[in-house]
Amino acid sequence: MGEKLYDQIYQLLRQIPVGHVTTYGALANQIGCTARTVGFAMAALPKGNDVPWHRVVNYQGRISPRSNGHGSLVQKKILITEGIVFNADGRIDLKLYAWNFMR
DNA sequence: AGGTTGACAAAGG
DNA sequence: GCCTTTGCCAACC
Repeated sequence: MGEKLYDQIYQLLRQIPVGHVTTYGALANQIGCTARTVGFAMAALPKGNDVPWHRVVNYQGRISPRSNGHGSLVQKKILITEGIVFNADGRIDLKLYAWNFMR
């Protein structure tokens, strides 16, 4: 099978329940690739997908600016809807919301 | 086959 | 806390 790298990333993403997030590095570590690759997979994500891409933030707990532009604002809005609280700096506390894949 | 680009991470200033 | 540099790896030209 050669289902690819990207599908593995999407699979893991679907495991994350509402109210939790993960980082690019954590995903990369689980799959065995690098954070850059995960970011690339997000960019390659098609539109009508069932993947909760909005639950992925960078290691600072901050939403990475996309090349697309305003998309990051949309992501923040969705996260707030799901119950995630942002600090004054526009960051979230990973200690509270980070999802642990190894169980 | 080589060089550039990215929704990154880690370390340093 | 902000910005810069370095390392990383896959996709694209």
